[in-house]
Amino acid sequence: MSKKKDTNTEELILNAAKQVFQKKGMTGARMQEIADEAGINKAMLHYYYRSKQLLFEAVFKSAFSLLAPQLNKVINAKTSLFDKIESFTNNYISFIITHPYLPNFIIQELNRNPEFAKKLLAEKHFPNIDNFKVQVEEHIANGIIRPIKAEQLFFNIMALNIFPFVASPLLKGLTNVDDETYKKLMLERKTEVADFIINSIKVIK
Amino acid sequence: MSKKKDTNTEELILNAAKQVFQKKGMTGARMQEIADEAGINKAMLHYYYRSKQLLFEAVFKSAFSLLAPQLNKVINAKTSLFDKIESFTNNYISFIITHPYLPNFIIQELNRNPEFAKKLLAEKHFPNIDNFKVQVEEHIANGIIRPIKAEQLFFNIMALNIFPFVASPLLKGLTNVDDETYKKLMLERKTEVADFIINSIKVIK
DNA sequence: GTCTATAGCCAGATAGAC
DNA sequence: GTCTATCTGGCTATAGAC
Repeated sequence: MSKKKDTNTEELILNAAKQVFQKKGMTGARMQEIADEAGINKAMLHYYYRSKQLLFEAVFKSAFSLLAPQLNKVINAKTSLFDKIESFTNNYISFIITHPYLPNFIIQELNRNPEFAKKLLAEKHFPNIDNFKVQVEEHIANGIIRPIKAEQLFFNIMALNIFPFVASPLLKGLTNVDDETYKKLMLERKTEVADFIINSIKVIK
Repeated sequence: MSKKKDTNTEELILNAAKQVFQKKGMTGARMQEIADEAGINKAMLHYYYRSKQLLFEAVFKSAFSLLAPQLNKVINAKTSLFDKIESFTNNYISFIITHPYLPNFIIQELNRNPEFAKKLLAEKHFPNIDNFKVQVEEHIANGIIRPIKAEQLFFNIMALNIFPFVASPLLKGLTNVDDETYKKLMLERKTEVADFIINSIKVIK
């Protein structure tokens, strides 16, 4: 059989587009730069994806469907609350280290077009946090954790995990640490963040 | 004496530019839109600020010097650690509600140009976190808080305060809350966040 | 399917009248 | 200082050869 090309052109373009869009954003990206990154001609981008807008949407959806299952782990896993927090924190930080531009890209583009955000999050029939909410309330009722609104706890989990990757230039500057040290601190957060959260909410028997 | 114009043209332009740049970013903003927002002609922008780049820098520096003293409060206040966390959280969230686009703008543009970030944070002789570090270490030595790296605690404080404003479209979508409810949740965070942090680090006597 | 060449448009910047 | 008109370059998109 013929050796299947491991990168057909369409995929080649999409990967190049990811690189450029995620670094520069929709408005900052240039079709020429994507073509150069892919090592092909600019006309091909339009041949395969029709327009910059459609290529961007393909990239965004691809990025989002990579992130979604990660976030889903917090919301709808069947495990206990503490396990969930620990495994999410550990997994998510590993994940993000291999996709450093991703969370900032998603957040930025959702801010640029909040209507798009609403549409996307609705059509993806994204898991709502009802299950998580029930679980939190049970833990409170059983005296396992102190009273806290599920939404606030959810925001806190997201914030502690995601923010240091989104705001790395700011945090590096403020704490005056170099890239190498910063990376080490991020690795430490795999356990640090879960400890921080659990220490905050756990009731001492 | 003559009634001083409460808005001279230069200032008028700067304010319009803030609006547009903070919403659209450097690459998304259009000089025409800034002119329209200011109610004047496009040529005036160049007359006063020479180029889009220079106008942008004026806006960025203005925004940053508004944010800087806020952040400074965490780092170099003379108060006790717990007071510092409580007052920062309360003040910062009030501040950000009146400048909703500001943190995202700063973070986005620092990501777009990390070299600029380094330069800015250096030249502003920004307070380093040494004082904060000493304070945290003293609290640990005195058994007031559990062991934690000052950098990690600092990241956590920043994350919990800033992230929900930067990622509001995402968090609104995931938790399925409307704008009104979200705003209420943000107001609650004025005390919620400080409690969350202090609960996590405080040693129970 | 892939390329080169170019159309067509739009945005930043400037010239020059007032 | 403020305006209108215009230049210039760059970017998306397409036409058309191969």
